[in-house]
Amino acid sequence: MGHGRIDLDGTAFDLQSTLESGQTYLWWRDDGEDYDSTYGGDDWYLTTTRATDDPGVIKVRQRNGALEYRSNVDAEPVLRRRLGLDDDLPAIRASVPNAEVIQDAYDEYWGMRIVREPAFGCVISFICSAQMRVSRIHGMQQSLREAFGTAIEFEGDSYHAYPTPEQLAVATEQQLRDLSLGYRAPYVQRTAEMVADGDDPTEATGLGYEAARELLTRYVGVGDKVADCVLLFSLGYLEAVPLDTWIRTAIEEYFPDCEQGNYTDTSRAIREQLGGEYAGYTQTYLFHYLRNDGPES
DNA sequence: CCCCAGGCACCTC
DNA sequence: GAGGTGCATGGG
Repeated sequence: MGHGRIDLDGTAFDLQSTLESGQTYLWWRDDGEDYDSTYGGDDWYLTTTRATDDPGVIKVRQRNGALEYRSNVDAEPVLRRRLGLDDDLPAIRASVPNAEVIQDAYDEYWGMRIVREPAFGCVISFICSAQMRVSRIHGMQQSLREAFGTAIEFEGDSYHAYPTPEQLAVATEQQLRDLSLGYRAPYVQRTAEMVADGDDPTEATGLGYEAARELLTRYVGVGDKVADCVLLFSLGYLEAVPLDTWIRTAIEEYFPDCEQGNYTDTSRAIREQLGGEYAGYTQTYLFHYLRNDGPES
């Protein structure tokens, strides 16, 4: 409770890369700046939690080799899980292939972790991600908070929790379209309704990887790619490799033999190519590196 | 004006 | 199962 400090003990950790690399849209920066602008270490990242009946607020920043946090809930275990603090990054890197582009990506953003975000918010935000830029996906989640989330006061400031399944299930398609969700509006509404009616996305946990992915695609607006994002960024399936436009371009350019003409077989091939067990880690380093440092930028 | 963005549902065959 | 099409919105 209250405020605290997690000593990183010299282990590699990069809060900005972890939270601004398009893995999660459930945090924001209290300087009001758009993501991708410089992070000096003085600004807090914020998120909300529903670990109890009342929503909580967590503020965290990285300074002087530690994570400082302030919260009205028991934040440390939540941060450890959500920020992947217990992942053995050197062991993970030891499992990846020696391709130059991969090593460059790890060098450039060393310390970035894979997040494990709350499943409902992860599902909804990646439904919103279809054919959409990172900054707008993030903006949509902020709009959903303000329109439908429970207001919270913390340390004299007012915030909105991410909406619950019940709160989004009663939204109308038109209300969601008015928030610029476009054709994703009915997907969000119908999936929220499914979850509110008891269809819990965390039920996939424990299944084999491909069975878990298949199970998640029962939600409206969730295909193979979004399901992989939920497995990787919420449910802890570090082998999941979401095949998005960026990674498909990378497959063409660097691993053309992995293109198999359909999602399942291409997924198996690239997963093997990227080291198997932790392939999703490498995918996320590649995604972040190519998007920020690729030939286009 | 164009093209594109962390795709998906739905329709054919 | 594979292949094509429509879909909202905003930024370059």
